[in-house]
Parts: sequence; structure tokens; C-alpha cells
Amino acid sequence: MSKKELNPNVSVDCVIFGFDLEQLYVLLIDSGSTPSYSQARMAVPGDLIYDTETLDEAARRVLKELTGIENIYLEQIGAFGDPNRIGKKASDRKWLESIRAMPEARVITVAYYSLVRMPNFNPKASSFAKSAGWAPVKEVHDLAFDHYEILQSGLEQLQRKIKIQPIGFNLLPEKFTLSQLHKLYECIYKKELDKRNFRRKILNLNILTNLDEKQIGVPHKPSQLFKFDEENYKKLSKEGFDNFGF
Amino acid sequence: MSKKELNPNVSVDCVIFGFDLEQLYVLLIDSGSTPSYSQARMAVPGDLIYDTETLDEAARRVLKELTGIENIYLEQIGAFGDPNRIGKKASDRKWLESIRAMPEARVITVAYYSLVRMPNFNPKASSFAKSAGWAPVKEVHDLAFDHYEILQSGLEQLQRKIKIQPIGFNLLPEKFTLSQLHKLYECIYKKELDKRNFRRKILNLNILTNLDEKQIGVPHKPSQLFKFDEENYKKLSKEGFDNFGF
DNA sequence: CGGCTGTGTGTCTTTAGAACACTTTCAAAT
DNA sequence: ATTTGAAAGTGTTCTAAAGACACACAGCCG
Repeated sequence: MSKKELNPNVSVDCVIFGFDLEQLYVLLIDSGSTPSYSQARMAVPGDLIYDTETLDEAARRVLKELTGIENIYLEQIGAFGDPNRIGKKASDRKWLESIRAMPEARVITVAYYSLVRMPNFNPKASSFAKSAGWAPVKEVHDLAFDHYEILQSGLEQLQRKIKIQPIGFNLLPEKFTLSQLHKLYECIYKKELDKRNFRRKILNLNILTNLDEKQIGVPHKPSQLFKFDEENYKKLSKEGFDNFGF
Repeated sequence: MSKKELNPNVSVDCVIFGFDLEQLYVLLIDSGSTPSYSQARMAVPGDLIYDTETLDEAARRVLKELTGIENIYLEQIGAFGDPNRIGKKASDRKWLESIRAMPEARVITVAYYSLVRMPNFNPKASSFAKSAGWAPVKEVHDLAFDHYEILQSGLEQLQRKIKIQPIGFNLLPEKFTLSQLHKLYECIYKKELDKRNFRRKILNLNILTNLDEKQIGVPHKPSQLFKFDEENYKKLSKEGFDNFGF
């Protein structure tokens, strides 16, 4: 294997989802590709890969540089390889010429999505980005390069996956209420779900432990707090629940 | 974009499934990577990509060169990028050195699976392979490089997908019996499915047209022949059926 | 004409999904 | 102290689909 150097043809891009108990966010960086600020110059973080690392490692590296977090939930979305994927928009092309040694090089990217506990960190400016920040997913309508398409694919895959594996907990604090979990599913599916049916279903999975603790200081009836049950969670993570449809 | 040349870092590999009304097959080529014949030198067909084509186009090119067929069902599995993925096994490594200008180059591959009507063609020897042929999926236990892993991922994705989209017809002749369709699902899921329940479910989807034709020359009660109903098929292909669980 | 082989059909039971409204608990305001 | 606002928590009914299950039929072959 060659020495540690960037592979000019392959990058990874990471769609990082977060949840603040109100709505779903995606972490975007300012690529600086257009002179005036607009969504079209925001992008999901990514980087060329090193020839010595696996794709998963490259994605974790990007995540760590940007967020400082390791051991994050990570899953591949797929490869995006339109030859013009990063030079379709005039704004992107101009920007590329200004920063890349080989602006014409064909880069295919392998996209990932990951789920993080938003309050656990503040994204830092990094080698990739002048600035980074959370944007509500439902307010994102355009991104640089093909990143909007990548975001949509990531969201679709998350929707599919969360139906069959209990991965939503990666977006919640350790102790959470059923309403918060409920809200999370509603945000991911962009539609309302019946409260009572949701609670029945999720409790029947036996992956939640009632902590016999209540919220404090809330101006309404305080909710029970739950954590997820490590053992059953792992078992179900492996097997997948056969069908947890919404 | 650069001129038409092979990108030494990115390849596509195609898991091509076929069905002979008895069992599920995968098309393998003899990579010639070991001196004596064994499963470990069989591989799924693939090639480096050209810088001018999309990943899908590259996959279709490989399929066409090998099978002569265009307009084939094709779907991406994902990217495989272990830095040692093609040099892990001693046999593979030796072989690489013998055929590649840059045997040490790091190649990531984007895997696809496709579904074809087996009888429609004979795979031809091609630039990729001395020989090519169908192997029953259940008898494949090892392949060159990481291709066994790719095959398994492809099969899993097919299982997931066929549950929510009527893609199985790509593996069947135009006119087929319900038993043949039934058998196909059993092969893909590697388990028995109740005949009556299967028939009820599939007929309720309204994607089959009864041709009012019967099998001839079979030594038993001849079966009704069906084709799939283009209109409803297309509608369901687009929407997906929400849940066609087995 | 009898035997073999795969086709084709219906019912019952069980499980899961969908729809739906009122009471409870706490904090904050008056 | 009492009221008010806000979200928590809780069951039943109806409907749809899943799963289990057994026997008669049609054609070919000898």
C-alpha cells in the first residue's frame, strides 16, 4: 500500500443529524464557494480520503476533526459519482478552481450519515470549513455540489433504518421522555403519529427502562424519564425488529 | 473533465442475479487469480471506471460487455473500500502483480446488483474474464477479493427491496406461473412460504394479469400463466408497496 | 384405468394497526 | 389559596392483515 497521501479521486461526505428535542438538524459547513452568503454555498462536511484508511475510518476522521466526537453512530449511504457532481453549478466550479490543485479531477464521494447528541458538542471550525453550524433539516432547500441530493438520500435511509432498528437513541440524551422520543419520530417522518399508539408500540419492544425519575421544574405534569435497556437494545440492534412500521 | 481514460482508483463490480425457475444464480467470472481452479478465484464482473462516465453508466457498460443486455434492472449496493480489499489473500495479490500496471494502487469499488432473465443470454467471455458462468448462490462460499462480502450485501439488499417493490419480475420470463413466482421468493428468502397466503397476498396487489393461458406439455395439472400488469406495476414501482412482508 | 404430480382453493384464529377523549400533575400567575 | 395553562398519561373498539392448515382437480404416463 502506498504511503500516507490523499487520494485525489475519492472523498467521503458526512450528513450529521442532530435533534434538540424540537426539530431535526443537519450540520453544515460554509464552503465559501460563492461570494455572497446563500444556502448554495453550504455543504455537508467531507474530505478526500487517505490511501491508508478504510472509507469508514475516513468518515470517522472527518467527524472527529469537526466535532471532536468518536464512537458515533455511522452508516454508509452510498457512492455518488456523477462526473460533474462538483462542477455543475457555476458557483461551485469557480470556487473549485480557486482551491484545488486539480480542479478538473473527477472525484467520486462516498456519503455517510451519522447521528449525534447535539448538546454534547459545538462543531468547531476546522480545516474543512471557515464555520460550521446546525441547520433545521426542513429549512434546507439547496446546497453546494450534489449535497442536497446526498442529504435527501441520507434522510430516506434514516427513515428506512429507524423502522427496523432502534437507532433513534443516538439522537437523544441518555435520559429522555416518551414524548421526546415521539417527537423525534414525528420529525424524522415529517408527519404526526398517534400518541397512544406510539407509546404502546415502543413500550412493547421492551427496550426502554423506566428510571422512576421525573422531570423537574417543568410547568406542567412532569414526565417519567426513560433510558434504553442496553441488553435488549443490543439484541434488537442485531436482529432488527422485524417490522416497526409507521 | 479529463479525456476518456480509466480512473485507477475506482471500479464498479456487478452482482448479477439470475433465476432458472428452480434456484437463484449469480454470474461469476474466472479471474484466473490462482493456478488451480477454486471458488477463491471466481469473482463478480467489474472494471475500473472511465473519468467521463457516471457510476451507473460504468456498471451498465460492464453488464453490456458481458451479457450484451441493456435496460437491465440495476441498483447500487454501496462502496467497498478496505485499503487491502483486493490484496488480502496471497492468491489475489500475486495475481494482481501479474496483470496490473500499478498493483499497489488503492482501488475502491462501487458495487451494484442487477436482475436478469437467465435464458435471455449466454454470458460471453470478455475483456474481463476468460470464462463466465452461472453459479447457484447457495453453493457459493468463497470468492476472490472481498467479492463474497459484496455478494452477501447484494443478496441482503435484494431481500429488503423485493419486500417493498415489485422487482422480482425482472428475474422471470414474461409469462410465468404463480408457483414460479412463489419459488423465486422462497429462493431469495431461503425459506418456505405458505402457498395459499403467498397467492392471496400477491394477487391482492393487483399487479398480475391472468393471461387465460395454460402451461402445455407438463405432466401434471397445467398452471395458469400470468404477466405483470404494466400500469399497476409502474405505479407500485414508484410508490413502493408500503409493506409486503414475509 | 389407476397412479403420480403439481395446481388451486377457503376458513378460522391471532396479531397488529388506526382512530379516538378525558383525567392528572405540576408550576406560574393572580 | 385558587385558578389557569400545558403537557403527561391512559383503554377500548374496529378493521386489516398474517399465519396456520387439508383436500379435490386436471392432465400425463404407464
